[in-house]
Amino acid sequence: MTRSKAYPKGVAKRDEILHTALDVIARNGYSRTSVRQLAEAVGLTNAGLLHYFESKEHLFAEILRMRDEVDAEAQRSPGTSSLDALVSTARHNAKVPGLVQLYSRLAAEAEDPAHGAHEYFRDRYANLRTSVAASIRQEQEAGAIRRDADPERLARLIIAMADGLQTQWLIDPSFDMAAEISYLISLAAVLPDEQ
Amino acid sequence: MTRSKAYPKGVAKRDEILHTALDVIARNGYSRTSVRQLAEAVGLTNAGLLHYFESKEHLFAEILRMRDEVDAEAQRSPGTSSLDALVSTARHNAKVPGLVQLYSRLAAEAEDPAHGAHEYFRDRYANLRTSVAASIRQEQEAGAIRRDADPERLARLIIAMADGLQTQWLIDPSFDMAAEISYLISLAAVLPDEQ
DNA sequence: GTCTATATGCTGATAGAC
DNA sequence: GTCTATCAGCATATAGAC
Repeated sequence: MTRSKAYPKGVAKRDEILHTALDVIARNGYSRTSVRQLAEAVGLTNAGLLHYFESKEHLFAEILRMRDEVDAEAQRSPGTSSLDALVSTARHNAKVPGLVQLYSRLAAEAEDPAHGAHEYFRDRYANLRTSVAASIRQEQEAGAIRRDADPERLARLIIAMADGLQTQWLIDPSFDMAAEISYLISLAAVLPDEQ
Repeated sequence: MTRSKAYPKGVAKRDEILHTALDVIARNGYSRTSVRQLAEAVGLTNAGLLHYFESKEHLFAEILRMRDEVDAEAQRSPGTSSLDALVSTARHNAKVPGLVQLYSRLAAEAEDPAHGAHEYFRDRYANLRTSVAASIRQEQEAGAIRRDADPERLARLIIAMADGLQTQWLIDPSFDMAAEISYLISLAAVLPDEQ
């Protein structure tokens, strides 16, 4: 509550902007969210808002970075592998379509190397792949996942699938993302009995 | 060459616009391609070009529809299943990054129900899923794919994965899309010997 | 450091003349 | 079928007030 050196006005405002921006996107959709709207929602002019961020693109990447941290926090509890995390994240995401849309749209825009979020996504994919691959290796040692699967390759495939499912779900939300991811993992499991 | 009733000027011009548009996107990237540029490339003003299409969004969807038809044609040859088609399409796509970018970016934008290409993608996903599921069923009967896998669900997962791989590849083209899809299909195959 | 005001040059789209 | 003219909206940049 009281302002300290560790939490100066600038950081608080930045944080407020990020949270408000996510709210506005969730309400109005990514396509219909301009910097001016975000600025207005937080009581600033557009130039005032962009004082806190390098660009609109960087602002959006910061929202996702914030989300990543919250998610990582939630999964630091013992006994959750990255694979379980993918399923529970998918389950949670189904309740926040605005956030899913932000992620999906920004990832696509960031395909352009000149986009402000390009590096964020490049690094995010690399780190996520390492983390998921490590979990796969663990599960293999525990005998839960077939040992003939290449952890790194399988990790990339699972991450790609999670992303692709989000796109399909946003275009036609007639299925359960978490259930489908969970189904894939069950297919990667050691078969009880090969018929 | 000679203009006939079956190939009037309007259709020819439309076709020219679609092909030129794809060229320009491939050269300049999706982000940096405006209607005005496309119009100029084909010798029209932007208003003149938009006379042929409902909107920019519809124009782009038409390019992809054209691509779908070409691809479908190429795979009508005997002995190619939808699964083989996915792999060979991925192999071909790696040579036309501009087209991959168009597909990936437009799919993301079309998540908005108000987007001009929303219905195109909704229908495309549904049709593709049906087609891939049928191929999976065939392979299962032939004993090439595990019989315990649900064709419809697996089809959705494979399509999602192909899309997600395209995003990852456009952000960091340091892997072989076709090889990864092929690898997934091999994992779905009946195991020679469960260890 | 924080912010307003203002300006530039894009964008897709439309109305109506020819 | 194609044009000109025009529009509202956009992200972004800069100068400078406080």
